[in-house]
Amino acid sequence: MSKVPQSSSVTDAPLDEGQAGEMAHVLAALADPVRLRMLSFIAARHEVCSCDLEAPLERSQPTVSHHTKVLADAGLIIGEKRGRWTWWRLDPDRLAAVRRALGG
Amino acid sequence: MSKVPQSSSVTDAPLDEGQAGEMAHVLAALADPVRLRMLSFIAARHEVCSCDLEAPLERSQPTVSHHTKVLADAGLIIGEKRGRWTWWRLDPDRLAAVRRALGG
DNA sequence: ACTATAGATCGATGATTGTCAATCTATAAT
DNA sequence: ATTATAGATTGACAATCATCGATCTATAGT
Repeated sequence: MSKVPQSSSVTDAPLDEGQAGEMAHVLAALADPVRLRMLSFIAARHEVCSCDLEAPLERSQPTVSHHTKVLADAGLIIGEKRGRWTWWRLDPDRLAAVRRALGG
Repeated sequence: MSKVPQSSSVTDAPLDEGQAGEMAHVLAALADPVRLRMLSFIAARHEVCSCDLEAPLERSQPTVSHHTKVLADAGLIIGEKRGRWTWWRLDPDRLAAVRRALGG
């Protein structure tokens, strides 16, 4: 039998530092109210450009850009540049993976 | 029909600031490698006292106490004092609620 | 009473983080 | 070419946080 990379869950077994570090990284991206709302806005429609996020989030353009970067680095959203705009969409698989990592 | 308090998920609909704040609070408790390992240790056995966490986590007693408090304040673990020891156990419902809040 | 132990709390410190103004880059429109 | 716009980057600042030594509280054992 070949070894399959086993993504571990918190309730499964004691986590080692590597697993805990990776999980903490994604969870940290989620652990901010502005980013959670941002994520929910992006999930609501199928694509959202950065410029449409400033008003509902009541944050400046650099702050919005900062938060999209954090979510994208965590793999939770995917950005595509088209013309002057960057369009963001959710990566549902990534969110599902986080859910799984939280046991269940 | 009576209104049932609807705990919202990120992928459901745009979150308001209140919902996002609550979710961020619990997620922040999870977004730390030491606390994630702590949680996995507690989940592994059914009850763990604080003193048994210092060695595997390689952290001082005050640091361990700090982290147990953060997890307890977030409702993820429940502590019970018996004699000189505080025994910690997982609250599985709370963790399930977080999973649900992450869409699903 | 005295000693030892579990753990909470306080205070300090270094690191990380959310925020914005200013600037820079790139694309589109005239 | 010039102008306007989307958004990334930089730098600065205040706030939050993880960590630990020292101290305090409470319980158990002798």
